[in-house]
Amino acid sequence: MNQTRQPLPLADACCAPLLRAPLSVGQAASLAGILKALADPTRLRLVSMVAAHDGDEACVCELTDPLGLTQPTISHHLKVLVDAGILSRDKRGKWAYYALVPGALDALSAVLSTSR
Amino acid sequence: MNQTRQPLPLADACCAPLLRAPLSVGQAASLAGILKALADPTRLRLVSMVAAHDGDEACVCELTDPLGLTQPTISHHLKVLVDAGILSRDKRGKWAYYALVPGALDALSAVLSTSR
DNA sequence: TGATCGCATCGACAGCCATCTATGCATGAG
DNA sequence: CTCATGCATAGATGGCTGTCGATGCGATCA
Repeated sequence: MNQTRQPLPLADACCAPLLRAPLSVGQAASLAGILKALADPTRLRLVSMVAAHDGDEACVCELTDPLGLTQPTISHHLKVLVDAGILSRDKRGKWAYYALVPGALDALSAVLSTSR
Repeated sequence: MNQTRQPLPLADACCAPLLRAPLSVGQAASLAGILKALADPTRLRLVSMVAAHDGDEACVCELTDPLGLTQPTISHHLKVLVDAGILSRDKRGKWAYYALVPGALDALSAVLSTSR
């Protein structure tokens, strides 16, 4: 739905002094974009299922049944997570394998932490 | 708009093994609720402005002008953040002072971290 | 080549949400 | 008591979003 999204929204929001000084408009928008991608129960479960899966990756067919949603809906959520830079997509043969982008969640965690 | 919200949504989602095992439906819903409260540029800026303010608290009148939104809109966003357990409200005289709930963002940060 | 499978995209629709104006409700000043 | 101030709430509205069924498209298999 939003095709003109920046490839790595976290790049602008990363290391923002969330609790030191007021966020700029751009920083707030970037950070909100990533948080919005995660702020959905289905997408959170998708992330945790991918992360906990053997080999740290999973194809769509393995994610559809446990969530009780249709395949197009799962594909939609996965696309949102990929666009936000949280998951990566690797198509091999007929299957599309999704995996966590290393460091993506850690960067988000660091931004929200008050102790550093 | 949602009056029947749990007082501390993070209590259920906290310490959830986001990256170890698939999230339960309840854990995902709780965590998504907190993330949804933060996943808005205006609310992110509000949080950072409150945290960076002298005394770590601020009243509504000090937050309205810099954001360029009307006072009812700011009050609405602040209510969302209070309901999510991120900010606290303390009414003293005619003014309502908002402050960060200690540890709220740190708990969220810990859930998202992959290193522990 | 034709059939099947895995997945993405499209179009539609209902529900949610951010924002506004208008209004109510305390509190403090005079 | 009366009025002004600071804030919350109510109601309305336009836009966004999660979900679906239908369909398209490449890869594999017979």
